[in-house]
Amino acid sequence: MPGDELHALHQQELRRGTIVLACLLILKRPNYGYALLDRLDKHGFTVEANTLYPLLRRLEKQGLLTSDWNTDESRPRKFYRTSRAGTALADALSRDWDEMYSAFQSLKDET
Amino acid sequence: MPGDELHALHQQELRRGTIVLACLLILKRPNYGYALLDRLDKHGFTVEANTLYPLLRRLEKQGLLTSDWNTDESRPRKFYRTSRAGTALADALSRDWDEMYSAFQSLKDET
DNA sequence: AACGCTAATGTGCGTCACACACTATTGCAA
DNA sequence: TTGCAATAGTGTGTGACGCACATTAGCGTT
Repeated sequence: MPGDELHALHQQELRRGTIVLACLLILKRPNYGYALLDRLDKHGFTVEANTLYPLLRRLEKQGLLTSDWNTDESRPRKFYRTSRAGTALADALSRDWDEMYSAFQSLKDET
Repeated sequence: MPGDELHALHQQELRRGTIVLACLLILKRPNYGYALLDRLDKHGFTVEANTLYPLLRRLEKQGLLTSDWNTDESRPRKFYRTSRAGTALADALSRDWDEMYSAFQSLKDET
């Protein structure tokens, strides 16, 4: 397997789970899927649409997001918002992330 | 699903891939699996043995690690060491990690 | 000498997130 | 009125990880 493919593979594994946390953080302000794609991309979390939509439905099923169809405007859009449980989880995961960050620091310092 | 289970689930996803990077960094100095478990644990990367061993063999098959059986001492141990390709990948993944870190910073600053 | 404990490595199965390829509908602009 | 972009969804495969289990060998205790 060429080196670039290998990197892509492991990079994907490394980013795993971060999209969930990013969504929970961003969706403290309600937004709909397609616009969320842009927001994520702007912050460096590039995701495919076909990855994001199932993810949003998963999070809703887990009670971390709530959703409402906005039918006021011409084009109907499904707005998601981080629930209270979602906010709690986002806080917990942020702490976990920070711990991993220190863990890597302690590894690099050890060279 | 209770909140604790949910947290455990997402936490696992978030940590995914970090073990690989941690191993590549630690194994710049050769070491064997069982001792590596300790080193990882001390740095905050707690892993099950039955997770680590297949991982090491995967990384070896991908050419990121090399291995030698040490039969000098009474108990035979398989020593792993990060290869040149492994070092290169570790550097690349470290950069990826730092980018994700900044990405999260820019998210939190935006509240 | 028999027993059990720990060191040390390994395997098989299930689960879950994510990528990839695809479908479906609707509003707006050329 | 044709066509593109916005918006949402599905189905299938793959790969990492956890869990439970298996295996061998040296060490200490009784």
